[in-house]
Amino acid sequence: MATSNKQKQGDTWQEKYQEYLLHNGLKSTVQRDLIANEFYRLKGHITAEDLHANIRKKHSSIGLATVYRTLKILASAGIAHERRFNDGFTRYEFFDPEDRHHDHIVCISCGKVEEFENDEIEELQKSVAKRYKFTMLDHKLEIYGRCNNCSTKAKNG
Amino acid sequence: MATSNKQKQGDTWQEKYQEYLLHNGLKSTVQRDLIANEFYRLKGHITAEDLHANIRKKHSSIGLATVYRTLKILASAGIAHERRFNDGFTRYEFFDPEDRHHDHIVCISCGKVEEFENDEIEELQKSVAKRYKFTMLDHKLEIYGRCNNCSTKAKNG
DNA sequence: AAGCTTATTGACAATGGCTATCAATTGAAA
DNA sequence: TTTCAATTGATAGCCATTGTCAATAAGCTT
Repeated sequence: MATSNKQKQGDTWQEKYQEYLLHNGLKSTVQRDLIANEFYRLKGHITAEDLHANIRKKHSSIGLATVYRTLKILASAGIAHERRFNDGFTRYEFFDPEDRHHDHIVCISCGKVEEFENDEIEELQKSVAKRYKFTMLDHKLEIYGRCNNCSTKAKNG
Repeated sequence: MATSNKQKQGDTWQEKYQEYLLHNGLKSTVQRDLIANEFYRLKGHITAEDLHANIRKKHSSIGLATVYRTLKILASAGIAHERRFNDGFTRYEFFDPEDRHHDHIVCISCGKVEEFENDEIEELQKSVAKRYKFTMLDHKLEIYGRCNNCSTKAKNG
């Protein structure tokens, strides 16, 4: 095929998705594609159940198991990242390779999740891994607390 | 009771434990005390099931539910800390108030967990919380990777 | 376009860590 | 020792997630 050599703008998540299916003997199906698209549309920190509920509004026949399965595929393809905070649910987050790594700050009161980036922390983690002779593959930093809104409420309520 | 005024060396985990029971209308029982002691003896990052298995060797009648219940109490009393890595188990870690806060570096291959401390990271986290106007209550930093042993094996095996 | 092979789907059963329930037992205050 | 709430072990239940399976759909090949 005569595709462009340029990669920078070229590899959208859709391409990554199609490529992953191809290279793994998987098929593109209407359900799969629909779920992937809806996941992309909704983005941040969604649970399988929430995504399923959302899709059900328009496509009432799609099963929960298929949503779970598709999210797993998207995670394997590097399109979604699995996140487990402390509420018993696995959440999926759209991963944009253009974005830098980010961590999370979670409100234990209202559940709000904010993202933040901090290069210094990243660097310090690398040096810790080196000190312990670990090959670092992933890391997770979560700050738990109460957001401005909820701590104000707690004081006045 | 004529106990010392000094606190520094005074409050062992046993005292903390007894005090917690007292202040919460809970009773000291042979099972409870046994589980607490065994937990203290084994220390690091144990699951309820592992602890139960260990205790069963000597005291075969103690039930799993009681181990779960006791670990919850120890956590509420501030004697144990709950940790959830990514293997689906809740692990409990003995908490020594003399110790500084530490984080974890986990080998995804053999499951080894090492602890580390890093004040710079701690400080950076505080500043992040401040920037987002969060009241920081807790935080969790985990580095996932392969330990020296396992990455060597991977290369040669 | 039809046939063929294999992946996929939705419904639902099963899993597994953990918690609730309950009748019997125990701790400790009176 | 009586009394009564707390506790225990066994086990049923919970719930997010995964496995099973017969029916169906994708994507070749001809």
